[in-house]
Amino acid sequence: MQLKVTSWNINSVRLRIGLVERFLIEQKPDVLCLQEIKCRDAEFPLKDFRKLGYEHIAINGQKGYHGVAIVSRLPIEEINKREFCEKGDARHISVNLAPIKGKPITIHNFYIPAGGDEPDPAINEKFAHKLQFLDELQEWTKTSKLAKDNSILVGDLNIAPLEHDVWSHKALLSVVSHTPKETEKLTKIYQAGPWIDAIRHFIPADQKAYSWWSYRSPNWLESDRGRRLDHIWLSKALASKLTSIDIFKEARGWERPSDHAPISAVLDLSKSDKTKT
DNA sequence: ATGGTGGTCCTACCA
Repeated sequence: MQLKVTSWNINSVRLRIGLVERFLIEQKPDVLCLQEIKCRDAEFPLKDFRKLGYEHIAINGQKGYHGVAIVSRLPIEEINKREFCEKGDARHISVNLAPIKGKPITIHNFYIPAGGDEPDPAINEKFAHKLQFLDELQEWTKTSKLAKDNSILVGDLNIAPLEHDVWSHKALLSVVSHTPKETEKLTKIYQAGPWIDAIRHFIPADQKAYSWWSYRSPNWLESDRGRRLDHIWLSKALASKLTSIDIFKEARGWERPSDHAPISAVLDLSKSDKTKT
């Protein structure tokens, strides 16, 4: 029994529903976690997903900005949404899948604040918000089962934590998304889980890996100044089930693309729990 | 050092 989970910041699900359909048909994930759907719940294009067999859908929408959703071919038993920083932003949703091979799996989908341009919380309220969001996530990790049992955390975390998650470590140390203030907080959350970084499980830390390329570079492919802002983390119990990952860079080159590529992980849930990785 | 592009929804805000 294979489970393929994908995370994709779609930057308007209504505008790019054609690209989403193409991805679902060609890449066949079982569960697709979307960020920046940029619509209210009632405006989400349910029918387009249902006709492709994705009948189980959880939405935390918002007018114009942000918004996250999870669409699934597999039954969803429970949906939860958590608010952070008391701002009313739609930046989290989680689902409990019906047990697969006896395993109940929880998937958390996050859209962490981008944080604006100036990496100083004293003068940039957006960066202060990002840091506060990370502090609340750290607290939640401590007091909940977030990383326990069979859990998957995905999303646009808007942070590239490792040196080779950005095209130039040195140049980006002062650029929001790669500053020590953020990367240290994210690393603490990651270690506290503890989580397994699915992408880095297969791509060594000394090799470049990106999931996002700015719209502001017309030659994004040749210049390749990317960042790894999107992540798939697995709880320890699921780490031994991980069989492959993919950063589907091709979609960044499709017509009128999102600036993020979809990232996927495939788990083999029929594998023994005792398998070493 | 600067400006580069794109989405939402009407004017500026967010990324």
